[in-house]
Amino acid sequence: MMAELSKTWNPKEHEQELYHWWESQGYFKPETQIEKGLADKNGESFCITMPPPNVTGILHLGHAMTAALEDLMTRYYRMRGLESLFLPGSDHAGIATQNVVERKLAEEGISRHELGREAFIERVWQWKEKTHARITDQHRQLGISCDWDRERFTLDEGLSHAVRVAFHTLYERDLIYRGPYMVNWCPRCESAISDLEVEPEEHDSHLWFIRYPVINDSWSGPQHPWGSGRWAEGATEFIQMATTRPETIVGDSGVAINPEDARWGHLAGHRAVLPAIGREIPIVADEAVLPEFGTGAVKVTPAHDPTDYEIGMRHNLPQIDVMTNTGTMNADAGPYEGLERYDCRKAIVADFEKEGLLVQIENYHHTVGHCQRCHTVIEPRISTQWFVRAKPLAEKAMQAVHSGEMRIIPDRFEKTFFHWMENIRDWCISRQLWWGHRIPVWYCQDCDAVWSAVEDPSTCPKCGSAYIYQDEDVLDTWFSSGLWPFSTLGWPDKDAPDLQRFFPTSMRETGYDILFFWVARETMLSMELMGHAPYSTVYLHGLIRNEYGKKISKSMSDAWRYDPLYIIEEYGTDALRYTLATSSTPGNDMNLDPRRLEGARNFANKIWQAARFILMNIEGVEVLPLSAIADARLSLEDRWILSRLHRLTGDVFDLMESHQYGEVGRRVRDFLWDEFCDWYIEASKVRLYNEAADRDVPRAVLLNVLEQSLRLLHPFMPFVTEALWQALPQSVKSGAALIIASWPRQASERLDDEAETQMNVLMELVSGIRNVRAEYDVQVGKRVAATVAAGEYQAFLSESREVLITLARLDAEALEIKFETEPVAQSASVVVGDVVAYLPLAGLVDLDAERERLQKTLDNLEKRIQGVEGRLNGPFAQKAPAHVVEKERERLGDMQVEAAQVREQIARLSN
RNA sequence: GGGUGAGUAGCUCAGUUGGUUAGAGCGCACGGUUCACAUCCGUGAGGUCCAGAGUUCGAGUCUCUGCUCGCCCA
Repeated sequence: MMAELSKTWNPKEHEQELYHWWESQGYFKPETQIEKGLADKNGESFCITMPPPNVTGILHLGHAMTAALEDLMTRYYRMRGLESLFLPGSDHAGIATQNVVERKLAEEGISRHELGREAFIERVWQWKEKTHARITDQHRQLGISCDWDRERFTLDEGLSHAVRVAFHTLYERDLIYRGPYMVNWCPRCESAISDLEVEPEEHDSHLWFIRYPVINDSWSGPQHPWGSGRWAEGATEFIQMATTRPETIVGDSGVAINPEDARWGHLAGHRAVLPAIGREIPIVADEAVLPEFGTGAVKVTPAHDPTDYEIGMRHNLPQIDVMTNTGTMNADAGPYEGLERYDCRKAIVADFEKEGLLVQIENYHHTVGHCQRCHTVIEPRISTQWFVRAKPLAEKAMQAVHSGEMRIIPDRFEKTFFHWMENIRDWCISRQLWWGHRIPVWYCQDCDAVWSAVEDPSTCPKCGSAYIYQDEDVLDTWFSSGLWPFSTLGWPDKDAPDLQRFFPTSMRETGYDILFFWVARETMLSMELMGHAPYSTVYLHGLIRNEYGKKISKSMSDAWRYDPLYIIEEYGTDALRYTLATSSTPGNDMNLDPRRLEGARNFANKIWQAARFILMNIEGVEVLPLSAIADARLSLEDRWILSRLHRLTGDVFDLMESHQYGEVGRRVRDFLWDEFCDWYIEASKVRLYNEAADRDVPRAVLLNVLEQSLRLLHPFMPFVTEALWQALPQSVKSGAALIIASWPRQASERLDDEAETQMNVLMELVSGIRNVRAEYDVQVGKRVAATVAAGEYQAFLSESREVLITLARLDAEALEIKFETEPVAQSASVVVGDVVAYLPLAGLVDLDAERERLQKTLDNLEKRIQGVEGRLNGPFAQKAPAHVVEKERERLGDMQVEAAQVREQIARLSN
């Protein structure tokens, strides 16, 4: 695909091109895997249905996180040879989308009512087309390998049908019912919303202490009109209470006191007169009243407060709704009719004051529910709505987790899940909106029939009348997204091939913030309708904040810095994805730090450079596959890097299987940068630049290690890895693309403890020499002489002589590697275990400084030796497991050998 | 009020059956421009792992208490 690699990795040059190529080759489709024999049609499969983003707006970093992790998993399982499907889609987001379009209309001065239902919906579809295209484009930029041919939208024909079947089934099972209950009403959306869509928020407000006159022998009721200032004239007894919502006074149908309360107990059974309205209301005793709140007596407004609703039910109090759908006072509010609810509050308070019924006002801090979508204060209100009976569904959902059929990661969220399920309340699913799935329920005008149907009926099934009409309301969006894992696969067609093949799906990956909204509902509906959990694993990621831990919101002045597209533009998709995948642990929030993005971008370029180096060094050369090279030809560093690679491969497998993706990303990076680039590539230059050397070997090893590393890194950085893989000679890889290459397996015969031990000695020696050079300010380019007393390592160090020379910048003419040697005068020394390297730095070595340097090393060593000795002489030796004790003994031995060497060096300098 | 997460280097974060020298990146200090890479290379400094108590031969890791910050539920 590519002739020559550019000087640096330039994401923009490759990303979209590669993406289109992958897609055009069908690599995102499970069918392609089967066709190419890369997966077994009857073997294990992997399926993840994308959490459908709202078509309201644009993708943010949370979506990018979701996309990065889901694509990471998909690419991994695809490479592992599981038939893999990543199914994309989007969500109509009823209230949110309708709100956006209504706001647009408002700019033109039109309301949706003026436009009419049909025309309005048409407008929303137009909006949807636009935002959907933008979201899709963003997902493509993120590089996700989902099967676009299987893309779904919650309002699709198929999914709408699924919604109808689901509703009808639950209705027939008596799991859906309709009735007048207390709901959360948003006066701006003019719709009921569910409990979950209410966001509590703290407010500074007031507690108004008011009093109602009580009817007794000396006062039978008001004689003067409300507002005259004489309304309560003559009253001798009052019941005093506190309220946070004076505007609901007009809806009161009782006053309640705690039966134990000494202050008011005598009034139980009496009647008070409701100010403003003049209604006589009973004073009732109810356990629900808290004696310590306010005055111990409370007004009861059954139609506008959940607690009052309960009290009202117990005492048969009338439910008087005093507001309209938009939150203005209705005719039942008497003199306040037509006032907006907060204007009404002011007016009532003023009137109470005038009538001498306002006792006092206290400051009061409390929480008030707000509409999640438009932030309007919620009005609790009795309203006839459709509900899902949640308890029986929750039982099954909990069973799914208890039985192990479904697992939540991190597992602490299982507790949260259970807690919510155990305390679940019925789910209000009807919305007074136009954008959404119309409730599939019909009413007959000629009889009392109410029925649900999957197909639109034309007559009443009970009386045959043609005068029937469908429910005006639509369903909560989450009702349709709750069917997502199976509706997208073809349900309710039980024979749909995708449903057969991929359900139950493998994974639900999403933010923990929608565990209840979505995961819980998916689980409930799936257990009920499918008889299975929708997926076997739920993986929850945390929320993304900025580097200071602040929640990123559109209103932040630098919000643009956290726009995924800006980040992609600035750092590249791979850098963004790598950063998201490696900067946090599951379920924990992430402070996204631009410095990490920078580091990831640099990492992508580092791999690019390494590959460039390798390709430059094999130009025009037929590179042998590693399998064609006899083990005997491998040098120490070859055996070492291969051992490290295969150790990594094994660890990565274990980590991937236990969903520790972040750790995998970091480990692969450490291997590539710190081991492969910093040591192996540098060491390989010895042979590569020597025409007499066996150059086939480093070439083969370099390519082999690079190729396998690219495969390991692909799920994290799909673009740079594919771009480089394409540039590798075909002889070292199999297949046409990295995205469908096979996942690396650990070859245990490559694990080589001896090579790792020896290489560690070599590396420590090199580091030690470099350290001495730096300490003595030896010019970087200057080659220095060295004499090494290598002891048992003489043989291998001699074999690695050239590597040592190159990495430590030694003078080839003046390097001696002996078994043992007399100390070299006027030299600095580097001690690694039993090995000593003498560096006769003519004129540079300051004996005092050298002594000091070595003494520091010795002090440190001795401290550690003392520690280990103390341990070995204590109860540790008896109580700790044998292999741990053995390891400590070995360590002690090693340190003692090294300490002895250092002491000898110090003694030498003191002579 | 109940639940839960976090507190590790100046900053952002890793550290998964408890194993003894606690790591990375960035930043900082010093040195480096021929031969993959300054989006880089080499060397170095920097930590009472929030505090206290406990369990243990051994605690950043387990238990309890407290402190600070955050989130969820009511």
